[in-house]
Amino acid sequence: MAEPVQKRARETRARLIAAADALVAERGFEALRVEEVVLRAGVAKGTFFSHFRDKDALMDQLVGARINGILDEIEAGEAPRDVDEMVAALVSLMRFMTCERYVFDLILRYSGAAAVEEIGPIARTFGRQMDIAVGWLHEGPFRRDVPADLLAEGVQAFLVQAMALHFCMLHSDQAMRDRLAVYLRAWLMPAV
Amino acid sequence: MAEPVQKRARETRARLIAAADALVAERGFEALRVEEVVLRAGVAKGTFFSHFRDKDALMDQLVGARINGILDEIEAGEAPRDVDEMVAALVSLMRFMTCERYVFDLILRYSGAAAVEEIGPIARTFGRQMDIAVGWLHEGPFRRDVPADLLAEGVQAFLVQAMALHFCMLHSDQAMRDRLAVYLRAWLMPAV
DNA sequence: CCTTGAAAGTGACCGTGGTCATATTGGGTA
DNA sequence: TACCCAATATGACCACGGTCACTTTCAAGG
Repeated sequence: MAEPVQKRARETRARLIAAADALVAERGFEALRVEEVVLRAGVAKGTFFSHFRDKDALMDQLVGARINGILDEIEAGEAPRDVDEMVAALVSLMRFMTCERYVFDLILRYSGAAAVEEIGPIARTFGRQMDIAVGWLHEGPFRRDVPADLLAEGVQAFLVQAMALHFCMLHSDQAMRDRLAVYLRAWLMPAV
Repeated sequence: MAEPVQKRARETRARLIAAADALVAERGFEALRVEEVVLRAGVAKGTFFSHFRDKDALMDQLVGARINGILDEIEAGEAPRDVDEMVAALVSLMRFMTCERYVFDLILRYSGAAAVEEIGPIARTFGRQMDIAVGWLHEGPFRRDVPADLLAEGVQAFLVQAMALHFCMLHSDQAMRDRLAVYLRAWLMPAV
């Protein structure tokens, strides 16, 4: 489960991930079957489970890697200077996280150290999100009556809320964007 | 699936729910097995699935009923006049929703019309929550620069956030309470 | 009553995730 | 080179949710 020691095992693990990646590209996350992964990777089913605790653990890797890619891009851009820019910066993240209902549920389930004892890739991306947001909040023209990391937690909460609602009603990207903008304006720039 | 028409079917459905309730009382939600439910109810497996779309649909009923019971009590109490009272009013709700990781995940999955086309019991309880919160926010000494229903959505978002974090770290009821209090103070009474 | 069609119920069967006793392989040691 | 044991791999097997072609029961109309 922990990074294997022998070369053979590292290669097997890499083959499993490559096979899974290809299958996801073809048919999406939800349709992924362990049986197909091992078939394509050319290993037995038991081997899969000596590399990953369960199917979700593989998903954690795959999805975590994608989110990290998106966060890389977000970090490469410059810090948003108002709510609209912040929303714009977060759109790509929201889009991926809501690409499939299955993916969104998985992310929620793994966003905390929650279900797993050792913190996984997805949970780590939530830590990264926090750090990035804290940086933004220090620089920009946002409320200061409350610590930046509390504000960042709120941004995360509203991000989740906006995505969750996205699945309920008629969902367009624009609607999700607008909803997040309303939330963040009220959260980050109260005008009491 | 919709309320059955013949008496026999209504009784069967009631027996299934009663059996499930008993099993949940004995061993919790996560440990519930469809096979055991039908065994105890004295019906065949197929019968279960002609009464409930799937196992989760039954869970939706059971959990929704519990939440409604809690909301009844909350509504019976009087409206909180500050953040601390509001948190206190919400504690019982949070406690049930976090009684099992499985339950929390289920609730998140069903909190929107999300996975199901017709809106279910759990989703309806979220509507009720909103209504109750809006009532509170109109009466109490909370910020007015933003509509009450937006504030209520925020309360819900922070409620979820507090519960989610509850599963990550060392979780005591007190910690969850305190976290929610911090969120709601910043959300409902900004001092810019 | 009897007939008849729809509602309700049945259980053998299937798909898929996950386990485990056993076999194979790799690299360190004598 | 021969030996050994830990790491790795195997696949038959199990658990459990869910399906479906078929049977049984109900009640309305003749």
